[in-house]
Parts: sequence; structure tokens; C-alpha cells
Amino acid sequence: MSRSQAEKALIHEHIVEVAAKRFREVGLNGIGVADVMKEAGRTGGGFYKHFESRDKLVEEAMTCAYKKRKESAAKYINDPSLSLSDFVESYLSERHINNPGSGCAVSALMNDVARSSETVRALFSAEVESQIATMMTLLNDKKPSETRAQAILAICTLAGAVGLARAISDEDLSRELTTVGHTLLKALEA
Amino acid sequence: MSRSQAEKALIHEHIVEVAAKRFREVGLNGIGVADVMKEAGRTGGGFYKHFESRDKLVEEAMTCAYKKRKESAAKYINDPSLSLSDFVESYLSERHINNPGSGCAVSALMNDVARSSETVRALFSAEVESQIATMMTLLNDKKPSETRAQAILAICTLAGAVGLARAISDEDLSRELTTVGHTLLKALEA
DNA sequence: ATTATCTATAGATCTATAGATAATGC
DNA sequence: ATTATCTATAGATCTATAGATAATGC
Repeated sequence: MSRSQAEKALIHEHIVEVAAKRFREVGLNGIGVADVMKEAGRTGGGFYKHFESRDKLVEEAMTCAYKKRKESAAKYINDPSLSLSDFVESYLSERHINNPGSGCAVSALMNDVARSSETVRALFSAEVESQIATMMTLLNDKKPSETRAQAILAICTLAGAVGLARAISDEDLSRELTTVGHTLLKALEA
Repeated sequence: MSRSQAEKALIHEHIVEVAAKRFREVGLNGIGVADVMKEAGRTGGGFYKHFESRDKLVEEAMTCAYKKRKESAAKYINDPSLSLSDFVESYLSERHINNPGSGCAVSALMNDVARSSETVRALFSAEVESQIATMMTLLNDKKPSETRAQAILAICTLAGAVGLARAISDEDLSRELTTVGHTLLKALEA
């Protein structure tokens, strides 16, 4: 019934990954610890040998979601054949809109985070700062003095568009919102 | 102990107003019906003589929040001394960021709505469509063919900025995000 | 008589803990 | 012996309902 410490670490990581996915799908209060454990293939009672509290799971899950997102954003910086417009297209894609569980936690959970602990909000702040840095790298700065302001415009627009597109039931309007990428790119070129 | 039907209607309206405020502050699942009743000066048990279910309260509260927001947006359209930049400044003001309970329900609850019923999402869709129309009126269209795209850019940017600014714990970064208004207005003028 | 509100509570769900079980690791 | 996991449950909270109470309105 018991496991080795190495196995426990893998199980711990798996629980965090399941939570990171489910929290983005149903919100930070949308699933209980017993169900997260169940979906990770464990029983609810074992939870508190892995986490001090539910809040700690939320913190680890957010950190996990941010880390995975950074890894996926890195390819747009490292691959010279990919540019800002590819990133924007991917961020506003139907695939991203329809799969919050594997997508950007910033657009999926900003409202939840606004009502969360200082710790969760601090992790979120660091992630937004990191996303601004990534965006600044993707903007090949014609006007260096405006690069940061442009990066902030891009992030607010993208996060807003995805958040709104997911909330809207009218599929045509939802799709229309994602065309904001073209308007944004035009505005950044000007 | 009982009240007249006229009084009941006033009480009903007051319960909806309390819910509209509290839902925007703590999320659609952040407060129970008993506490809403208590804050409206009633006891929890009377709730179901006013609403068929908790979901119905959410629907009425969202409708109420949208209606009040439309009234407040109307003055930017009707008063010729107020322009788009005044609206943007007000939307991104510290006052709006710090008071979600009396602010725009779209930026405060988009993530919650994305996980809600078809009815709630349909009400949200109509509100976004209405905000696009308002924004189009505020944009004195130099290029009419692009007015709608520009309105969508503005709404995504503003909703995103307010959502992010509320979630971020770093006050300097939060304030910096609200300067996106200048970048947006410049982009719309170009 | 009807009904708006109140008190009380059933039933479901959630966080966290206690104690039992069975494998690890010195 | 230690510990990772399991079963079971205490205590809190939430939606919804039942029955009592007291005012309205024909």
C-alpha cells in the first residue's frame, strides 16, 4: 500500500498537473481536493500527506501551469521561423479558446486570482511580468522607447479577447473577437 | 411579518442589487443565498419565495449589473463634452479597479461566466455586443470600415487590463497596466 | 383566505483529521 | 520503525424545503 519516496514525488507531480489542468477548466474553487486526487488515481484521504492545505495545492498548480506555458512560449523566441504574428495566431486560435486546461492560466484565471491570497496574486504578478518580457522580445523594436507599452497593450488585448471569447455563447461573436489579432498587429506595426 | 406585494417587489429588487454587487466582488460562487439575503436585511429561508433557484438570482443579478452599467455608459454618448478618452480614463481608473462591485461585470466576471449556464453566457454575449455598439459610437469613425474592429480591440484591451490589474499584487505593475489606455488611444488614432 | 417572511432542518458537498493497512528502507 | 496510502468521519457550509407566524387584501 505504501510507495517509495521516488514514487511519491512522481505521484505528487501528477496530482499538481491534474490540478493545474482542472483549475484552468473549472476555476480555483470549481473542484475539491478529493476529486483532484480521484482524477490522479488516488483516494481523497491521502491528500494532506502531499499538501499542507488546499491553498498549497493551488499555489503549486499555478506555478506548474506558468512553467509549462513558459516552455511553450519559449519556442516562439528560439525558433527564428516563428514570429509575433504566429504567437498571436496561436494564442487566439480555436484550439486555445476551447482548451483552457492546457492553455494560458492568465486569461483562464485572472478573475479567480483577483479574489485569491496574496501568495497566489504574487505568483500571478511574476507570470504577467514574465509574459511582458517575452512579448517585448517578440516585438522587434522599431521604437525601443515604446516596446514595453506595446507589449502591455498586446498582453491586455490577448488575455481579454480569450477571456471574453470563452464567456460568450454566440459562436459568431466569439470568433469575431479572435480577429482582434489582426487589428492588434496592425496597431503595433504603425 | 408579511408584506404587501409592492413592498415585496422593492425587496426583490434590493436583493438583486445586493447580489449584483457581491457577485462582482467575490465571483458567482463566492457567496451563498443566505448571506445575500442577510446583507439585504432578510433571512435565508425567504429566498425561494423570491427566486425559483440560485441560478435565477445569478441571471437577474447579471441583468441588473448590465443595465446599471449601460446607464452609466450612456452619459459618455449623450454628453458632447465627454469623449472616448474620458471613457477609457474612467474605465482604467483606480476607482474602477478598486471597486468591482459597482463596476463593469464583463471584466469582473468573464472567467466565471465562461463556466456558467447557457442562459448566463447568452446574457453576457448580449452585453458584449451592446458594449461594442457603445464603443463604435464613441469612435468618431475616420475609417468606417474599421470601426467595428477598432471597437473590439478597445473592449478586449480594456476588459483585459482591468481583469489583470485586479489580479496583480504588485501595485506598480498594476498601475502600469492601466497606462495601456494611452497606447490604445494612440493606436486607434493612427 | 392568501401570502411574505421567519425558524428549523434535511441532504449534499467540502476541508481536514484520525486511525488502520501494508509497503519501504535503515 | 517509518511512512505512503486507504477508509471513515467530524465539522463547516451550501441549496432547497417544510411548517409556523403574522400581515395583506378580497
